[in-house]
Amino acid sequence: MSRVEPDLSALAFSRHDHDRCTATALHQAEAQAARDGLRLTPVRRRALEILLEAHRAMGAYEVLDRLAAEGFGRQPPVAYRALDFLVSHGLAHRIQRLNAYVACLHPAEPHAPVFLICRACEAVAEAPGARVRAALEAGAAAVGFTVERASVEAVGLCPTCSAAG
Amino acid sequence: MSRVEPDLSALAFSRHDHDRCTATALHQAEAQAARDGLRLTPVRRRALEILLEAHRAMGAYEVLDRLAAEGFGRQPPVAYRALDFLVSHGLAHRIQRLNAYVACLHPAEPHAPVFLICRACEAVAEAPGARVRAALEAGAAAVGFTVERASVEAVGLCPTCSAAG
DNA sequence: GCTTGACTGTTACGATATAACACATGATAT
DNA sequence: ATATCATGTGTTATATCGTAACAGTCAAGC
Repeated sequence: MSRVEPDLSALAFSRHDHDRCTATALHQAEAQAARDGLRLTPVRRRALEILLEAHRAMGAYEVLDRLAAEGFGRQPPVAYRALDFLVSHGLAHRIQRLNAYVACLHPAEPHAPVFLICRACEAVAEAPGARVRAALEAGAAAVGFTVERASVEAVGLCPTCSAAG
Repeated sequence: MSRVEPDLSALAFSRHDHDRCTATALHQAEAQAARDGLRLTPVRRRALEILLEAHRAMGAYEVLDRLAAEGFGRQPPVAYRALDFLVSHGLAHRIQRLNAYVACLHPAEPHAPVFLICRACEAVAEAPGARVRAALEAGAAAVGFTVERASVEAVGLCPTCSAAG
């Protein structure tokens, strides 16, 4: 059994080299684009960078403001299209609960995202979801339902905020 | 170990006596209201009935239209407040993915809802979620995260639509 | 009867998202 | 080389979803 789902789960909750994880994710995105013939155009790339730098979930309009400030279009579709592109290619994820988007920190790995959302500091971490998925699919299969996509989102307290009281 | 989570999961996907399951759920809601001192007022009760009769996820504005047609207020807060009441007391659930609400068919049972959403017929079923929750909490605990609330929503094909091709 | 608190209704607005169309650009076919 | 086409970017306009703030109602308890 290969290590398909490395434990990067606590990343958003722990101290780490921000610039480095951003650079790595961007590098992986570029590699994937080159490999799959995706067009990581300026807006799309910049949108991904914005999400990576923020390192948290951002609303579409928030991303749009940043893009507009840098000379890109200032109308909603500009942001929504870039974000949709990123999401549809696994470079970012949509957090349903927050109507927001987060960059994926390990797009190269196949993974079934499970999100842990801290209600205090708003950090969003991606936890290993293989087991949750397995349980979900088993339950669905039992009633004849075929799962195509799933979103698993938990709201609670991250270690830091939990310790802070 | 008592049977805390009976298999009502396939209910929305299978033929059954609609009127009867609606009446049962409504009866349970009333019992709960009486027991806990909740005020199941006319708007709230009617909103619940509307969701029960529809037996699918409905948007707040859709519920509002029905309420307004029956003489209740026609402004958004009317529907949102009734729905918030139902959700906060476990009589209905919010489906994040659809920005919509479904009546809970077994409010009396303690349960951790897992939703199966058919992309073809839009039916929404509540599946047993105990195992999924256990896996989710275990994964979260491993990184020091405390889960308070979670939403698990799967999009796919229900048995009927799956069979239909 | 008066106060109080919960509920319902309103107006007004904010936040999120998409449809539809114009234009640019680069690849492909002629 | 140029016509065609697909893809992407930008726009305007509008749809959809959700909430803040305040006025009126009404029943419970003093």
